[in-house]
Amino acid sequence: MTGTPRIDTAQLMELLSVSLAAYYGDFTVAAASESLTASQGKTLNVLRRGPASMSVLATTLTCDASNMTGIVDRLEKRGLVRREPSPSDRRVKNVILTAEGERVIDVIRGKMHATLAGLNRLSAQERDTLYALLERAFTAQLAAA
Amino acid sequence: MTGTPRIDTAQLMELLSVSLAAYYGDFTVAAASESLTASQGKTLNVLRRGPASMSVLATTLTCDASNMTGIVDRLEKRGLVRREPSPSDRRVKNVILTAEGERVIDVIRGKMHATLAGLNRLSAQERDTLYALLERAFTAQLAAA
DNA sequence: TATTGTTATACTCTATAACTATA
DNA sequence: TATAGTTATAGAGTATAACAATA
Repeated sequence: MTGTPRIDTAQLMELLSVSLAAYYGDFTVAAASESLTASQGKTLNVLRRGPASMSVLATTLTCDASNMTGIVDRLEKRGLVRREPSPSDRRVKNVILTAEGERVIDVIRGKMHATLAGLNRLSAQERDTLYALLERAFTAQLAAA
Repeated sequence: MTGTPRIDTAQLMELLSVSLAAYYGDFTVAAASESLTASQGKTLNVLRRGPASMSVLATTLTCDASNMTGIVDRLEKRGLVRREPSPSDRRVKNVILTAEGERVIDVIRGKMHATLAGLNRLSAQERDTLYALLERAFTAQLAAA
């Protein structure tokens, strides 16, 4: 097996940026169809994995903590999340997805037609391979832990 | 080779969102180090591939055409891009990267340390495989053309 | 003293609608 | 008539700095 041309890191990063743009565009359109901004949608998507404090949310979304106040305010006003003071540290507020928030983010994910179609273009074995490679490349924390 | 567990589309999409968030965060921090917003950086990155009209830029960045005016205005004011009327259609304005703009986007890409380190964690053959899989999954246009 | 979250502020991003110039 | 780009406007995202409550 020597049929594949050698791809350097720059080329791969370039394709990564194109893939990200496609994924992000798909997500943005899907979120807009539920009257959510991309940042609001991303916040719900992070909270699918479980509750998170304001500062953890800010770190995950790569934005300043002060931004999260407004984003979570709007999501809370629509009943998609709720704030809950942490029992162990009264400074901390944990943000939790409501049942309605869970429903909405599942709808959005289901509307990512282009991405879903793209992934289904791969065989089951290819999806396994892609999963393993992404995990190796993008989750350095696991290696360090 | 049956050692890899079967990954379903939802799991893969989940890891994809984590991976792309990592890439996007890396890019956002690198762009900020050059005093550029993520949108301004993305615009420069698209223009690396060659000139593009305002409407093509808007489509690529998944935003309304009216947004591009302000983004390109600010980039032009900093001398990173310039507008040039299309010879074939006088309504169209092509946006072109200046030498300084090319320098800045190259600096930003070089500062994406986490992403570069992650990709270099893979072997050359693994990078080829990742490239091929991403291309299949995210560039449906090629298959349609 | 340091940290979590909020508020105030200024700038940028974003979509919608209305407009001009060109096709 | 339709399309490319701009302008005006209002709401949302963003970082910085200053603040209150808690650790």
